[in-house]
Amino acid sequence: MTGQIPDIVIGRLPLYLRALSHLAAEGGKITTSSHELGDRLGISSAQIRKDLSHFGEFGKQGTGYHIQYLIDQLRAILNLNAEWPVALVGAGFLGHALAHYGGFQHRGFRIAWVFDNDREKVGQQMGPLGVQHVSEMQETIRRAGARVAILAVPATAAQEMTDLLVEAGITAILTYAPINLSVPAGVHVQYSDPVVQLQRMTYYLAEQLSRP
Amino acid sequence: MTGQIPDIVIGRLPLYLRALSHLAAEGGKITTSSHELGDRLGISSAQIRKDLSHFGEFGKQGTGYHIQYLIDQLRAILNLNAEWPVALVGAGFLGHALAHYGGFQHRGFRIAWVFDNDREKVGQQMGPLGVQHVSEMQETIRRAGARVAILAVPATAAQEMTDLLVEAGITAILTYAPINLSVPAGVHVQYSDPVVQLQRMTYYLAEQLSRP
DNA sequence: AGCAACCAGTGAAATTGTTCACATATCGGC
DNA sequence: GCCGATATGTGAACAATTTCACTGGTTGCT
Repeated sequence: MTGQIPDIVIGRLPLYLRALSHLAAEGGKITTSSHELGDRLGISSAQIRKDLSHFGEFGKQGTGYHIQYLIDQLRAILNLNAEWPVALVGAGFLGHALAHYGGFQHRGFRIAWVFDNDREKVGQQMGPLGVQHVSEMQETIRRAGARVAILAVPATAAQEMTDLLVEAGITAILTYAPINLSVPAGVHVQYSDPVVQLQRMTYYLAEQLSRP
Repeated sequence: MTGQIPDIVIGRLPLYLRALSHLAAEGGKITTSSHELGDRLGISSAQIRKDLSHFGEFGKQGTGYHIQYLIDQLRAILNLNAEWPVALVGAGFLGHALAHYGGFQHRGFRIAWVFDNDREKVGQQMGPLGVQHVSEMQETIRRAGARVAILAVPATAAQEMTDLLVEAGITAILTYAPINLSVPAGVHVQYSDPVVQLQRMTYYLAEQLSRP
């Protein structure tokens, strides 16, 4: 049951959680099944059952899964019961988009600080937050004991900012910079490069290309 | 050599391409090795060699890979020699960030149109582009024969926009909406939900949570 | 020319991940 | 209370992916 759980399984749990939250929001139903969930996600029901079985027995034969109960369990597994304060690095267009994004709330995160190295931007208001200078970043992170950061800076600054973040105690980084970060063991990185994602699809778009 | 190439292999090619481009930009070297590439990417050298072997023999024993040649080959494999015009749907903060992002150039894409359903935003200038109303979207896409789109709209509008895009001929969608899209077979979707990505890391952040 | 250091490509082996299919439990209707 | 429909959890079978380890070609040095 427990043991060493594969990363790939962990990676699917947030998708299950998201689908369950939608089900809950739709109302109407109290329970769901691995089948229904699988249909929504394009994943086999067997896989969902097997994934969940790594963590315990959450369902009931004949009935399925109690939606709210499973949500609570997944949130506990993923350590989402408290709200993680997130340090956002970079106050450009992308930083703005992230700072104004309402989707963090109720899903375990809150942008707590925004840093930028441009003194022009310091003090600027971004949603509810004021932009701070990166020189204050490490001290702020250390004081708060923050663990999670989002990198929204140009590729040229990404590794340097990463080093500062890690040094200050950050152990989970979501980066939008189109570059591979080098981090010590124990620090987790998730990459989001829109171009890489687009390029993953063009292979399959063999036929006609385009007209200008 | 050829045959049916696994998606997971295709998914890594853009990473190889990106790393090679960085190597090329750094100058200094004409060739590289599977080992060097692997070190940079945190991937084993054997995997890189095996992945590339699906498409041909691009290296030379004792020497490694000619950087520019391999870049050219990968760009050809991924159909990146022409520039794909991309339809951006959603002119909010995220739409702005994408429209102003310089990273598409030289990597195979160009934001060619921006659509929004808010008449207030129509005509607004976003970088080099004017925002068009979604009512013009299908016609514009059809006329241009566009295949690629980026969805930067709220979750509530995502499925509806997807249906319009697919109907108009789009077959590759990168979406930032925190929702699973349902699309017909043959249409490719890449998902980017920052919250899901953060949640994939918090599992490993067991210890202390945070201070407000 | 000979040798040592490199390094790609690749079957085979090992590992990891997914699906199958079944035993077993629950529920609603009658 | 019984039956059929529904649905979980899970070993076992299967499939996919990664790594190993080796062959043989290349380079640069002496």
